Amino acid sequence: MATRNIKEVAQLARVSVGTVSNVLNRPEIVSPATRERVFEAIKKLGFVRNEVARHLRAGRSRTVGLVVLDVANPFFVDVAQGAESVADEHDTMVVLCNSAGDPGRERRHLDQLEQQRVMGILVTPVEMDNPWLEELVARGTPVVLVDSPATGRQCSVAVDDRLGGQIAGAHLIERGHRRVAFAGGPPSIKQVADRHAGIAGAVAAAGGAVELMTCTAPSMTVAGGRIIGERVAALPPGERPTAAFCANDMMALGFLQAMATHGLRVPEDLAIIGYDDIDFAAAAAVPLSSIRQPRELLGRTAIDLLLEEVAEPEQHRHRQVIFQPDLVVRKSSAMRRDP
Amino acid sequence: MATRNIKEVAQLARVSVGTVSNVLNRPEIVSPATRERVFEAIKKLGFVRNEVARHLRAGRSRTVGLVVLDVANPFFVDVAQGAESVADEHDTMVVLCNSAGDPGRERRHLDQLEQQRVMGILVTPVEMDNPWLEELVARGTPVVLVDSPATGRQCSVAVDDRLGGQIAGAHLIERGHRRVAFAGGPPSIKQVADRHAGIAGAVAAAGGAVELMTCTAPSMTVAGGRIIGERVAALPPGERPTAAFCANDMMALGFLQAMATHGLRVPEDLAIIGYDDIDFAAAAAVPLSSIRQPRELLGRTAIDLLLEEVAEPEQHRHRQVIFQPDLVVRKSSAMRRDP
DNA sequence: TTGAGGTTTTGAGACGATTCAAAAGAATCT
DNA sequence: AGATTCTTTTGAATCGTCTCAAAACCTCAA
Repeated sequence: MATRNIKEVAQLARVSVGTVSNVLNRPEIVSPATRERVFEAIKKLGFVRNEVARHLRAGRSRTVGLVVLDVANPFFVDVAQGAESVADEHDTMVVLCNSAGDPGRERRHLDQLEQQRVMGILVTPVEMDNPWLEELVARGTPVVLVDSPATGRQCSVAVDDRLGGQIAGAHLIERGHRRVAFAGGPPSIKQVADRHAGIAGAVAAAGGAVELMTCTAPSMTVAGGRIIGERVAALPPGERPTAAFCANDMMALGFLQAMATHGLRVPEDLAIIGYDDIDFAAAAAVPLSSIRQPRELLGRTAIDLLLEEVAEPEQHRHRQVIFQPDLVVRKSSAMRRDP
Repeated sequence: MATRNIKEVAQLARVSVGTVSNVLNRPEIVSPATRERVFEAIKKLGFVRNEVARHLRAGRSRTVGLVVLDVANPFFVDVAQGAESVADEHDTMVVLCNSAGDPGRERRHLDQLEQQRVMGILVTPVEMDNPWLEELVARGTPVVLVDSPATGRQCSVAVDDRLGGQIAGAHLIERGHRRVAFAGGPPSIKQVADRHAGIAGAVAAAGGAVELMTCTAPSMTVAGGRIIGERVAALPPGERPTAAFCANDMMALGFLQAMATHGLRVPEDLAIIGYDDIDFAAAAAVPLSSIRQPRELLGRTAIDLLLEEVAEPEQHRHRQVIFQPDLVVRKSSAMRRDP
């Protein structure tokens, strides 16, 4: 592994290391002849800048960490792509980490990123009020919470999940459903809690006419949705909800699969609405209604806030940006039901 | 940003920096009393190891780069998860980069990773015979090609795409199809070329009885599949293929959507088979037949090879691992057709 | 020829952690 | 007490790059 360094380049070009560094960083202050000589030496040796040493010297890196709840969920991939597109413009690298909903993994990733002295971290926290995050921030790593409102000690971007849940609930009730299921993940996850609170609010607003059944799976995945779907399908028709609001589209897809394996028709026997409006929702066996979030925009805004904080740490004021969700009605909940 | 360093810890604990380093790396050689004192100082100061400095000193990092063709394609996410699970066990970090099929982006990512002096790179190359990769390897960064066979200058893991194409073709022909379309991406992509060669072989083996129509989209995405689907749907029924083999499941989903918008039934009017067998394939509007690849295994094997090379660079012999694809038949191609 | 003013180039410190030969300290034995 | 061995601790050197004050070099004018 013959990695050349600046010194070897300097030797070959018969200049000092300082000059090589100048050629690399401020070529305009170096005389053309010298510059040329240095470039030649670089090419001949196959010299590649050592970003690690630069970073050590500079004290800060051009890398941002993004820790998401589930890389297998296209929602987060889209958020990541949004973040990356902005990062690209600021020649900054985004490293994507997957906590997979596990606080242990999340913490290991955060530790690792802090040790790498990344410029900042965007994170979709597994749990609310994570003291680790507070300490991380206190020690000096800027953090932006994604898809989760902050406490004021950092910036955040989020979508109003409560409103989203409410819209979903109102939609189902409006279509005539009177027994509705909520299929969620661990209630310790903020998104789950809020979306549940939203639909609960809509149900309450209906004044006792509507019944809400809350189901919880260990993870917000296709498998999790399938498990809940099985449970719901097993109920006698008279007790079974006529509609389900799933905490995300992955779960909705699993739920839909469970309906299919039990011979229940969607939306005739049971309507489904998901959350996130990932691209696959529209392509599902029964096209899924969903609550749409501005996915890329979340990522873009998050990194914007981070870059802003990094650029001017002094006069930076933490902000909480909140977007509004939209209802997208497709076949899975399109039918009107006579109670 | 008050980041503490080892010196401050040493001062507070009244020991030398060497001792602090020992406490961190070989605690057993430090006397319990001193060790305790140092730990206390670390906690009190909120000291966090600077991985950048460690790395500079050590000369090698504990990070592996993974450059994939398309993060939005769950196939690559699964490959990444496979790689990460192995990396985790070797406390190594995987940074995921997306070339999005763009050679420029790919090169920028490779440059960046080389500058970071990563331990090695796993890459699904955009183009075959990339001279950049050769140089990268020559300069000393170990590279493992993923989903693309190597020339011998590096390791590789791949699935026999030609065989996969052949299996898909044979399956469609066996079901009675005589006019078959191939929906692919840029033929410069190895996977596309091989899968096409595979089905072309199957068609040739049928001895002139079967006709193959080859369509190419600019990208192997849902949108790409949709475009080709539109084109196919627009053909008069007599000329229209009765089956399509899509170069991956994303394209197959797009193709399927196009059929739906044109009122063509799948599989009655047109059968579809995809490639990769991503989880969403089974959940599609019409469950998709597909050629399954061992996704996680690809990732796991790739990083195994890399770690092996890094551990023993001297006696390492490059290897090309090739897996076999499987046919998974679902509704989208299940029907038998009378020619 | 000397000096002023401008342009290039130089090279000695950082940056933070690790290593390792050598020094210091403790413990054991004669 | 002195010699010997074993255990701890020390601190200077190192990794590769950047910065910046100082040195070196030019050009032009007096």
